[in-house]
Amino acid sequence: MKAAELAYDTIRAAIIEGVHAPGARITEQEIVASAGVTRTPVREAMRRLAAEGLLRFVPNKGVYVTAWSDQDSDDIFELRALLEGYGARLAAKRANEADISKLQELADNQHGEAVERAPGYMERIADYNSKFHEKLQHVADSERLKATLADLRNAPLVLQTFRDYEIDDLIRSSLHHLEIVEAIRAGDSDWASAMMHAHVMSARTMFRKKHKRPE
Amino acid sequence: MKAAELAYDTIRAAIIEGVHAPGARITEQEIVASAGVTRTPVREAMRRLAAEGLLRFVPNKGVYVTAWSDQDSDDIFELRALLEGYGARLAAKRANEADISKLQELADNQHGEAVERAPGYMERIADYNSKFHEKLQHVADSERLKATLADLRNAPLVLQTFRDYEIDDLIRSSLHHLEIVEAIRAGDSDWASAMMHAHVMSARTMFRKKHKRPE
DNA sequence: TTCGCTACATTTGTATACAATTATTTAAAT
DNA sequence: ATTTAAATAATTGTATACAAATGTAGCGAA
Repeated sequence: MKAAELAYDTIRAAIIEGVHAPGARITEQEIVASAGVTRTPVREAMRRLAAEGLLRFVPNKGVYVTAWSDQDSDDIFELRALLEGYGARLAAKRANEADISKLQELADNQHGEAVERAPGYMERIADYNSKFHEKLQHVADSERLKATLADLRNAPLVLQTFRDYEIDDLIRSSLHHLEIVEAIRAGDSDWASAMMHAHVMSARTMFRKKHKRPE
Repeated sequence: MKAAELAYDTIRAAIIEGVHAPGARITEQEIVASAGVTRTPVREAMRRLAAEGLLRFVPNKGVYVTAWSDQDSDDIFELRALLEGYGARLAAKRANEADISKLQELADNQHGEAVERAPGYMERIADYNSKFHEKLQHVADSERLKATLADLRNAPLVLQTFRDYEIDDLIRSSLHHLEIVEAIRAGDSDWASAMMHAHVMSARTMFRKKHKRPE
């Protein structure tokens, strides 16, 4: 693998795992030591991560792990609701039979996992969930939308996890997916859009339950 | 100025001015020669520009100026309409008297310039226009929204110009701004949002008139 | 001619060395 | 003891040198 990619993965993983707390400074040397590459590729990786919003460059001082405020995470959910809703609208207009079958399959599987909860179900649910949203964006067929949403989902990656979801939340979430498929099958773009919007807003509340900072 | 910034400005300006055609390859050496810095800061600048979407890295091959398809630009306008509409909605909810006065002033000035067309009016209109949208985002008070919109406006910078607008379009555009201020003053967030949405969609059509590739 | 191969040149990717800036420590003076 | 200042260390920013990969030109064989 290229040294720059290795550095990128190393830093990213460290941030996600919480090795570097939000707001903390990361020196190039640390990464050089832990990734086993020199400073040049480390700096390139840091530039990329800064562009993605995970790091912040301060001239002549260093890079810091971005700290997210409650308002930031609220904003992100609002925007995702808006954009994913738009994506669902496009998908409802453009989906063909094969697309719908695939979405149905993903939603069915996710729902099944949420109900049965066989060992390791969390990972599988997270996987089905990602695939569902990705497939939807694929059907929506807007590269820009995909890129913009990627930025939004990428940003608070530290937090993006299903682990904290309650069982009821998981089931509800999978029911949303099933209903979105229904709306798309019906070709009802308003329904699809509204349902997706609600789906993301509901996720915001689940997120808040666990992550809100006490004041 | 820092060498990396100088390289950044140099490349960016060259792209905007059309020195490098979309899809064309840019070698690091060219920039080294034209900016008078070494390759290291040039590469950093290129990483930033790639993150902003103006350049594309191809491993072991080089960087290429991003080429925008018609669908890309359509998508960008759709997303901007959605997001700026949302921003206007927030602004209508959050604006205070001072905010409204400032917006009114900007819209008035822009309209005046569009009607009178004294020498150099194009630059001033472009300036008022930018300031209006920026102020609106400031009032909306969502950092994430601002950042996301910045990405979208930044992307097709090559094209972002008022030069090709017809006189009627310029006047209509300034009327939109005036109406948006009215909606905000009335505290009518639906009106503000819808008007802004229409404003951006109208801009899309003006853009199409000039930039659509013939098929 | 045309195809394919080798050798060379160009370019990207990485490492190291040096300069400039910022942080820290130490020591002296009040 | 506290504060200030100089010296020192650590870190970022830039330049240069080297390695790896890619593209190209030229040559020869079918």
